[in-house]
Amino acid sequence: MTKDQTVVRPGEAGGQAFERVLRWVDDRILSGELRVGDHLPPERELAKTLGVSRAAVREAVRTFQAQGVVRSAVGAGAAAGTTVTAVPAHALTRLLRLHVALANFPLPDVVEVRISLERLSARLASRHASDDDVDGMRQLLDHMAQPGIEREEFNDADTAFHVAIAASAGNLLAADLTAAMRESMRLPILDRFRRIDGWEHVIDELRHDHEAIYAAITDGQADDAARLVEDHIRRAWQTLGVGAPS
Amino acid sequence: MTKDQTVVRPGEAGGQAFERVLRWVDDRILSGELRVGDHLPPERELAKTLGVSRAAVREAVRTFQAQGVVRSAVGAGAAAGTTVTAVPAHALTRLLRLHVALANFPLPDVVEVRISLERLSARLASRHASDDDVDGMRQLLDHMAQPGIEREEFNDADTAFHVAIAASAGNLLAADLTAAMRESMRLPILDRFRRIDGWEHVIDELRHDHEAIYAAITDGQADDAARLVEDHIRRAWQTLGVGAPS
DNA sequence: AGACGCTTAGTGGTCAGACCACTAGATCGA
DNA sequence: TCGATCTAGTGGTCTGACCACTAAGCGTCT
Repeated sequence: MTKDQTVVRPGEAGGQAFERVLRWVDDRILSGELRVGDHLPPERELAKTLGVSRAAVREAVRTFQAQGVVRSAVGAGAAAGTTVTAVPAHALTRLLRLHVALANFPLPDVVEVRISLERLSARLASRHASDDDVDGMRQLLDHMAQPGIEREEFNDADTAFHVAIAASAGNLLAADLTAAMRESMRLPILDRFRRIDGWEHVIDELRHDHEAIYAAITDGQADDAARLVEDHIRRAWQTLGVGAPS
Repeated sequence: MTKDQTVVRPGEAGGQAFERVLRWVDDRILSGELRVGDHLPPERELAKTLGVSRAAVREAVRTFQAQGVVRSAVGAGAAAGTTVTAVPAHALTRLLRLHVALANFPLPDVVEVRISLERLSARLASRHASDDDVDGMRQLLDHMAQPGIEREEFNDADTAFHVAIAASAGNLLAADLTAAMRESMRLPILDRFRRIDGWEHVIDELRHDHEAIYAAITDGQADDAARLVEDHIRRAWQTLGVGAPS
């Protein structure tokens, strides 16, 4: 029994080594001491400071990386090291996609939440969409309008269209959540696309819906845009979810 | 230049070692091969299988842990090892809280999204809330009704009340997101609570709002509940955001 | 025969120390 | 002056070891 510092000392240590690192960084972010663009101390130094191994520090860094909160880069100079960032979109997408795949979030639930968010996005986009935003949507619509387009290609453009609306909403959280939500449904939707019989009919319906949404947004008709988006998602989901028509 | 296997071989390796582990687990979750309750191989075995070090495996596991997708436990037997789980609430909360603290998601944006989600939650709760759910809300309301309650205690009960509504909605995603959203605003709101002058007046207004929401939910008035929740959040936010009255 | 206690194997948690790949900037040379 | 080279500091990775914990097997004692 030579150990006397491995014993849990609530006042200072507290649980796992890598959690000490988590808390150290957490505290500094929540208190505003660490801001976007700031550097974390080098791993070796942080390990020494907190009295843990470098491996523990790295595990904690991976945690923050998974949350889109830091970015690591090798090399020397200002660009190198571990930097505080704020790119949650990817992290949110990953998280939702995994949990959707685990059937923890049933698709009908996701659809319902998605409707809420996309209603908001469409409403905001009607007011804030810039000319560039509108151009981007137009291009996606034209792309989806190509005759004989493959289902996967259409699905990607469809996803991009909904994401474009969210991105132009001027509300980053709504945009990121909407994008993550639609992205997390990409595979399940594509699966259903592949199984569908009346593909040509379905795709025409989708195109029509999209055009109407586009028109409402460019006209600044927020209420219409919200309603059309909801109808669109519900209709599409019913078509895809229940099964192929006829 | 003796290295010849460290060179990037896109077909098999591909980037960082721990990313290989990420992809391995990702693939198996997205394909449905790994389901909730299943075990990952032991770290040592997985490391050997993928040709990486155990440290790389651990970093990847931390990533999934941060997303609420796996749970690790030491020991022997069926309960030990790394298990696939699905507890995204904590992960979502952490993620949002950090990004809100980094001011990546401005509070007004969060409020707007929160309104959308809580409208949905309130609407669903009006239809699905069980007797137990209602009891829980009632207790929280009674707790908040205590005269002379501390601001922090009130804030916690307030958070819990909104979370309780979300939890009774029967839509896990909406519930988790709503909870994460409100939780991520806990500190900022508490800060504003502390700065407020007309505290007694404010708290009475909040109590009144809550009672009205509670009544609408228990009466099954979905539209009313949604409207009341929106009004409540907007009013509270205006009171807290703009500054103390008079 | 049963209940209790000990041993054991296998798991994640942690650590120390080493080397590699990469990069910006300093240094040195033509 | 400008280019090539060197250097220091960073994250990325690996190895091999030990610790703490837990369930289950095994034994002994009652």
